[in-house]
Amino acid sequence: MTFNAKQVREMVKKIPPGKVATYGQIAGMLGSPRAAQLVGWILHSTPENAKVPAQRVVNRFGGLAAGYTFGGPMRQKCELENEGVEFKSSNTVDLTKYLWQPKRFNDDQLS
DNA sequence: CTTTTGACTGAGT
DNA sequence: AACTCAGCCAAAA
Repeated sequence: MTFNAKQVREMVKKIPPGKVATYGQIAGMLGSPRAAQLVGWILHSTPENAKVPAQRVVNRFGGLAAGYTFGGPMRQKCELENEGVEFKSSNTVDLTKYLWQPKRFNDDQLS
């Protein structure tokens, strides 16, 4: 099964407030652990209309992606802080505390 | 239609 | 420890 952009969007929307997920994690739960690039690419191509909290999706270092959305990474940092995510320096979050860790990836997670 | 690229990650050198 | 290589798949050129 290949994952569609829609599937990625659905997944990202399921990330609880105050938590963050990594691209590899999302890619893995969608069936392709090496397709992290896709997740990033799809989120990039995802319109803001989709209401996808892309700010909760970070790279494996816990940092926001390079260009991010309109307004710059600073805006996303602010959004996450508003959700309760504590940032460290340089737009990075503490993954040991804020990484989204669903107990299991099943239909309840995959819609 | 083919080719390139891209908000990444893991393994190899 | 740092750098390089390969791979995953979708959208844009």
